[in-house]
This record gives sequence, C-alpha cells and structure tokens, in this order.
Amino acid sequence: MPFRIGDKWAAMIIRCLEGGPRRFSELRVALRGITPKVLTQSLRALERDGLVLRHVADSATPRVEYELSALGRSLLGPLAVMCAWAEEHWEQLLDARESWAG
Amino acid sequence: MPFRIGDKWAAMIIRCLEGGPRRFSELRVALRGITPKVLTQSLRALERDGLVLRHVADSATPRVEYELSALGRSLLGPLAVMCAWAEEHWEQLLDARESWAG
DNA sequence: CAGCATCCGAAAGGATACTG
DNA sequence: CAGTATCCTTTCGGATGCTG
Repeated sequence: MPFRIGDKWAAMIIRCLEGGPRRFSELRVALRGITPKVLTQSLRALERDGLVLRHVADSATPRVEYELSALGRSLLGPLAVMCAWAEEHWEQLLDARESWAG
Repeated sequence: MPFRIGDKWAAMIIRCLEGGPRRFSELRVALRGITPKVLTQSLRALERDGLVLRHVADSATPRVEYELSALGRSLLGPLAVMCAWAEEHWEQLLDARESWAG
C-alpha cells in the first residue's frame, strides 16, 4: 500500500472490520503473515485512538472481538477513496518505479 | 498526522506543492523542522514514484524546483478527503488518547 | 484462544558538518 | 542554493517461546 493510517497494518485492520466484529484469530488469518504481537500492538493503538472497540466475552475459552467504533466507521469513506486511487493508479506507480534509473 | 503517504513527510510535501512549483529552500521553510537530507530523500522517493517532477534551472546560482506531476495532482483529491477527516475528528482523536489509561 | 516477554535486525528519521 | 557525507538514536516489525 502506498499509504498508511497509523502503523503498517492499521488500514488493513480497519478494512477487515468493515463487515462487522471480528475475532483476534480471524484477523490473524485475514492479515496473512502478521504475528500476534504486532496484531495486538496495532489493535491497542487503534483502541487508544478510539477507532476500534474491544469486547471480551466471558465464556470459558478466551474469546475477544474487535469492532469499529463510530469514529472508526467514519474513516471507511476516506479510506475507500484512498484505496480506489491506489487501485486506479497502481500500474502507473509500478511503471514509474521500474523505469527509474533509466 | 494520523495517516501517511509513503514516508513521514510525503503527504505534507505534496500539499505544499498544491499551489504550484516550489524551490527546495521554500519547501525547507514550509516543512519546518525537516533536515535537508530527509527532504532530499522524500523528494527523490516521490520522483521515483512519478508523483513529483524535478526541474533544474540553468542559472548561475543553483535553482531547483519541484512540481506535482499529473499523477501527483490526481492524489490531491483523496489527500484532501483524508485531511478533512483528520481535521473534523482531531479533537476526538486527542480526547481518546488523553482519556486512555484513565 | 488471546495474548505477553524477550530479543533481534532493519529501516526510518535526524543532527551536524561539509561541498560545488 | 541545493544538496552530500557521516554518524547516531529511535522506531518498526518480526521471531520465538511461554502463560492463564
């Protein structure tokens, strides 16, 4: 991604939460390659900024869900705009990089 | 800024170039606190990605101007959307951070 | 399952001094 | 003026192993 909200994963996490609450383990799968530590860090940062809400279910087995707050949802529009731009100009960006040093 | 295009300064550089070509020294003043090395790095990266054009005037004294390319200008819209969001929710973001740990 | 603790390497960002 | 060169600190992201 040519842009970032907060840290490396924040934008992708927010988009993963677009469809509703997701569990820690679901996010881990969706964001292939992220380590639990980094996922936790990113989620904590998003929580701190009021973009994401954390829900701990009091079940026998640990079950934690993350959900966008109203503030977080308000970011989806601008984020979609950026993603659309990136998708639209992706080729052009790659080409520019390739033809560099030429 | 809660978001980034490329490196730390890229978004701000692009916005500085919104009004037309700017000289290296002008950017340095506009982006208070940036060191020449970092400014050069960021500009080179933007050039490599085809977002910014570099013009060297062949005058007696060194004079280099930077200008947005068409691709760079196409980013102004999405960027403005993000900036508007940030400005609109700035207070809320600060509040969330403050009331953290409390 | 949902993390925390620890350690690590790479990269980013910056301070300072110097150059054509 | 428009950068380079050098050095340094901080931050980021990740790997691995352990815990309630």
